Amino acid sequence: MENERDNQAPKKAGGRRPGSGRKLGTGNYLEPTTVLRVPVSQKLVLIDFLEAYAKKQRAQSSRANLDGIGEFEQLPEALSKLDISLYQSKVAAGFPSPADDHVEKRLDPNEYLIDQEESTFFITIQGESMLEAGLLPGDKAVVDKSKTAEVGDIVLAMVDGEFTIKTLAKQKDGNPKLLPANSSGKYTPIIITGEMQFEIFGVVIGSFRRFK
Amino acid sequence: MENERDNQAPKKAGGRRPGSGRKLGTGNYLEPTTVLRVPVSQKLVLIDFLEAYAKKQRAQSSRANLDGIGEFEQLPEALSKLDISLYQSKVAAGFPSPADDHVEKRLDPNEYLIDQEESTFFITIQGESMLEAGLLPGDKAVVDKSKTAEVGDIVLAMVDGEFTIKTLAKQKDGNPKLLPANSSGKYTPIIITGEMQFEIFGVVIGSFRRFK
DNA sequence: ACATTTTTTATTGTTACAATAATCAAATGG
DNA sequence: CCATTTGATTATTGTAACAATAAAAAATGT
Repeated sequence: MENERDNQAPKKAGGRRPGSGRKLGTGNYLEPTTVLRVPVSQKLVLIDFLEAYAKKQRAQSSRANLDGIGEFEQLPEALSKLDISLYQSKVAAGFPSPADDHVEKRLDPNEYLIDQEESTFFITIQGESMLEAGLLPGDKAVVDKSKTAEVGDIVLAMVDGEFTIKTLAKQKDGNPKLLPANSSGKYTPIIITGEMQFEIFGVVIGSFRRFK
Repeated sequence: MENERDNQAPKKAGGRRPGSGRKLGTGNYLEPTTVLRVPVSQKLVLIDFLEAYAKKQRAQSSRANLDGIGEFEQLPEALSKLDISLYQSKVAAGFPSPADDHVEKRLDPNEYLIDQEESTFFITIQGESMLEAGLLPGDKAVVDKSKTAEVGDIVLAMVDGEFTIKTLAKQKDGNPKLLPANSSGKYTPIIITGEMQFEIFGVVIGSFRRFK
């Protein structure tokens, strides 16, 4: 091994490599790390937060490196399946980033709100008649035409040519009535009689809104 | 070493003490800990969180004030696309039949509710403190961590280790306060003082729920 | 009986380490 | 001469280990 020059050149690459080696700031966070002692119950919470933080850092840096470069990224599939991980935490123990027990479910608002896409549509709430059911003006009500309405359901009904959203109830005589959810007295129940045109168009199975 | 009785008693206290020693769960968090590697820039943030967590654990009994928070739900990956008819006519007053030539928009709840996936997660509302803002128990609040909170926004904040959802307001002295949206008097504003640990984690930009 | 000392064990911040990953230089091969 | 492979080198990263401290109970002293 000592006389490396007596015969043919070595078959293997060798020698010093000054200046080589992994570069600083090439880790997950693009910055140095340190260790921290944490309660075990919060470890996964914190890991989740750190993952989100790392993702954000990397996204920012890649955006910064983007200038001048054309994109060549390719979207996987046009209509991708919704796959939102949902981390459930029990109580208020948690972090900005979720995941307490790391009991992991997947929640997709679309899936959560919609059972059958083909029979579902949305309606923007206008009045305050269902205020106490949590339907405020501007809310989008999710209406499913395929659902069978039962007493107590919030339904989209047409009464004498007018659409309304109310809670379905029954009169003593068996005819339906439509109840507002507003105790102010400004809205009165709609009593359906035989002469009235009445049709239930669908059941309000959910709602959503934007605050900001 | 077995015959501890053979000669004179030792001058110093000695001998085995079975059952002695510090008890388990007597640390800051009342639970075991582990080490975690974190980016240095987040160390103080995490320490702040851990202090609040420890404080909360130690004061385990007192406040059941965490009304407003249920579980965290996060949505990391790709969101599904959806296009469903939105009838934006008025519901309470004369609504065109869905079979009509209705004005119709295509609306995707996911797109409507979420601006930035990577900074958004969901929380299940628990108390009734935000009832009059239309947030009922069981509703999913859409929280965006990347939004800057302004006075009047509904925010997810941590106060002394407890998460809460309230409306952000300001005191005369400039310090923040958190207002419930419930006039019943059961919920009182949270006045933030200098000694309190306070952090805003995100802005509630929307909500959604299922009725059925 | 009460206070003090001793022993024991958990906590806790930090350091150390080993396995991995990233990166460049040299070697190799066409 | 250029592209690819190999090897060396250094950062990253999860975990183990350590030492100093804290807490709790037994043993001892007064």
